[in-house]
Amino acid sequence: MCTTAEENYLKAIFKLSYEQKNGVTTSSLAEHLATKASSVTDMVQKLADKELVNYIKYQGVTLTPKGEKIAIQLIRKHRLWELFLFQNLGFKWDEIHEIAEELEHIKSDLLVERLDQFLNYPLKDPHGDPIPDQEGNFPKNNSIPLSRLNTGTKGIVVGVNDKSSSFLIYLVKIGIQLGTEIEILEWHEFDHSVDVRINALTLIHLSYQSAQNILMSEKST
Amino acid sequence: MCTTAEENYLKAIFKLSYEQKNGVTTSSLAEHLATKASSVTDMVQKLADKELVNYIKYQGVTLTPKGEKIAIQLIRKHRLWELFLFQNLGFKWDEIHEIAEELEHIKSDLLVERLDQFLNYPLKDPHGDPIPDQEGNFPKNNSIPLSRLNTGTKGIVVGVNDKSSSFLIYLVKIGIQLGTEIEILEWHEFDHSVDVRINALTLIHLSYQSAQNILMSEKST
DNA sequence: TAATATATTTAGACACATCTAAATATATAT
DNA sequence: ATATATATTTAGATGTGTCTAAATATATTA
Repeated sequence: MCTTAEENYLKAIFKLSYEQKNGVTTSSLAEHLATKASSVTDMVQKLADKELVNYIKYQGVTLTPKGEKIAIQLIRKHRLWELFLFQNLGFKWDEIHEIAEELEHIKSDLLVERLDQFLNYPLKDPHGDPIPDQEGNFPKNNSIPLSRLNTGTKGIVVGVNDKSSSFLIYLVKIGIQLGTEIEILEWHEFDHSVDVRINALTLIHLSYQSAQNILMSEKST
Repeated sequence: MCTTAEENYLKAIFKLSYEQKNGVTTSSLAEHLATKASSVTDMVQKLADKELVNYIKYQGVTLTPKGEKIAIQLIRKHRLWELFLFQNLGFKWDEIHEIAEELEHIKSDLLVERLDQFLNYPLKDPHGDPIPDQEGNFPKNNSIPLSRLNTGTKGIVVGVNDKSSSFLIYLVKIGIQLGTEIEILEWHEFDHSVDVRINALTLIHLSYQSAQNILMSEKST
């Protein structure tokens, strides 16, 4: 059984594994978890003792199958709770992450399965992220960032990469949510920004950074 | 803000206050929390520093208004989550307490209010216990223990005093749940046990201890 | 009331998770 | 390749919540 702190480390290692393919560094973990490198070293050694991570001094960590399983279950719980908060309790897009960070640590396998059933075995959370099943398999995610759509194409917003409140609040403010239709009007060479039409109506201008963080359905017209 | 351990102490003090009117003793708290008297002394001193309890050495503790408010909010959260688990996720009577013990520590006032709304502002939890409102007021509880019903009267089961799994499992086994109708047939002088009829059908025999722990609606016929 | 039993508190220790500061290893630049 | 900069680890300390053992206070009994 893991403590909340241990679980948070496993989740962080899982997430950073995608950005830094060959082993997650101590300093990147420290930054991600808003803690000090020395604390990370301590914890990582403890996780290695428990055989949840592979750790070689000065060379970073990777998850063992055992550690990865726990990390994926945490992501599953997090995303199921997020959906519950959004769909059933009427929370806003930018309010759900923080509460789900706490709820994901509740220890009951039965609870997760019942919640999954209650939500009707959803495939995606309110940010468009795939929800792994009981065995830890992720449903295929066929979305692409808006920044890779060509001029003239249309698509539906199915998720975001950046889940920070500030970005989500910005999106809501300019009228973009899950399900919003966006048409690419014109790319600007000099800063890769783009003009788009929202829901066949409003014209707005998006920075390249925004465009990279908005995920669109692949089957665009 | 309180830690989980501190919250559990406040809740325990609140509960024991009803049994021991003039101050909760160190040893009773230690027993209730399955810990040692010395640990209780430590924690109680810390809670006194935070002005959540009144504490006089060797004389026990009482809650301050501030401490009581937190305790009641915890009970509110616990009972709302129990109802959610029972009603919406299909958990059994005896499975909900343990999970709610974890859920009650999730820190979000908005979450509690949204859950309350989602459950349609319920007055009682699945054990028949009253759910305090946002201000901490308990709805009136007009139930009495089965042990105080007279021969010939009928009543509806509206709750239990003992919420242990073993008792709840026993009740389900003999056919008693929330809403069950029970008719008092005959009291036995020598051990205060009682013969009853369940749902106008099954005859069973209840010990005095069981009778004390089953709560009935007052308006019996 | 004095002697004994019980309850409570204090003192000192430990595991957890964190920190700062110092030591050591790896990476980079001249 | 050597010097310097950066990353990482170790050592030692802190706060939380717990424990055991010893000291002290309260309650009970003769």
